[in-house]
Amino acid sequence: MLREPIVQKLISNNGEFHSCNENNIITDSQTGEVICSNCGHVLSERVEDSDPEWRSFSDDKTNRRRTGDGTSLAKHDQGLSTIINPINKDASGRPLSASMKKTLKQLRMLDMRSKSHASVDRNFIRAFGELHVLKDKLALSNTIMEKAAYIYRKAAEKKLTRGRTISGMITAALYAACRSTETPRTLNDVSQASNIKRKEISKSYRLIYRELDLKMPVVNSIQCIARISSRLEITEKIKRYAMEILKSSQEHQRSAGKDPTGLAAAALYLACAENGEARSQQELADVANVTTVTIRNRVKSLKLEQNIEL
DNA sequence: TAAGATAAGAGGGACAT
DNA sequence: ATGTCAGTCTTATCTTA
Repeated sequence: MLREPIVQKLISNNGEFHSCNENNIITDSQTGEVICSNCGHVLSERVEDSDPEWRSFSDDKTNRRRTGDGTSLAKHDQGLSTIINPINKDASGRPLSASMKKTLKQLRMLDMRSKSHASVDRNFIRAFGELHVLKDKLALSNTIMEKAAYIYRKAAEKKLTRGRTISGMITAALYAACRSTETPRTLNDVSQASNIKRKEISKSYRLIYRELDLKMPVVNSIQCIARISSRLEITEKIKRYAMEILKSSQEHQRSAGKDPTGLAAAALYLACAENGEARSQQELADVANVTTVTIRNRVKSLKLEQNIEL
C-alpha cells in the first residue's frame, strides 16, 4: 500500500506545527509512536491501516472492494470468519438435489450457532464490545486497542479471567496496553471511562502484569520532565537544570521508590524558582497529576540532598 | 493567595508466620 | 494464605507570610 511520507503526515496530523528539528524526529519501533528525541514531544501515533483497499481489480466498477474488513485481534474471531455459501448451487452452477439442500441447511445452522456460542467466543464478544467503547471514550488509537485485545486473549488463555468480571479485566488489559506503549492514561482516567473502581482495575492489572510477564517501560523521572514542561512552556535552560537535579539525585540513590512524576515536578519547581521564573506548586501539580503536598515533600528532600538554599 | 504543616486514610510491597 | 510493618501518596483542614 502506498503511504504518504511519514513526516508530512505527522505534522499535519493535529494541525499544529511542531518546532522540533526534524532531524530529531524518530519512530519508536516498539510503540509505533513518532516522537522528538530531543524533547520527548509525541508528534503522532502511527496508525496501522487495516481498511480494505480502495482500488478496483475487476471490470465491475460498482464493487471496488476486493477484500473484506481488515483483520483485528479486537474481534472475537479476529475478523476471519467464514460462512457456508447460502446459494444452493454446486461448483458448476447446477442446483442441488433436495436431500443435499436439506443437509446443507442443517450444516449452516450448526455453523452459525457454533460461532458465537462457544463460551470463549461469547466472552470475547462482550469484552471487545466494551473495549471499543473504552477506546472511543479515552481517545485511543487502534494500535493500543489491538494491544489490549492481545493482552486480554493471553489473560483468558491463562484462565486469569476466571472469577473476575469481564469489564474489569478488559479495562485492566487496556490500561496495561497504555502503560506498555507509554500512552499517558492514568488509572483514574480508565476508571472514570469504564465506571469500574480504581482498586479493581489496579488489582487486575497487577495480576496480568505478573502472570503474563509483561515488560513495562520503566518510567524515568527525567522523561517526565519533558512531558510536564511541554504543557507549561518552560525554557530549555530550566529543563536542563531540572534534569541535572534529578541526575544527581539518582546517582545518590535518593530517588528510589518515589513517584517519578512527583519527583520531576519537584525538580522543575526548584529549577523555575532558581531561575527567576517561578511557577506555583499548584500549577506544577495540575499538569503533573500529583498533589501539592507530594511536590512539597519531594522539594524538601531534594533541597536537603542538593544543599539548595532559596 | 501561595506556601507550609499536620493528620487521617488508602493501597501496595516486603517479610514473617 | 494471612497479618504486620514501614514508607508513600492523597485528601482535608488549618496556619503563616
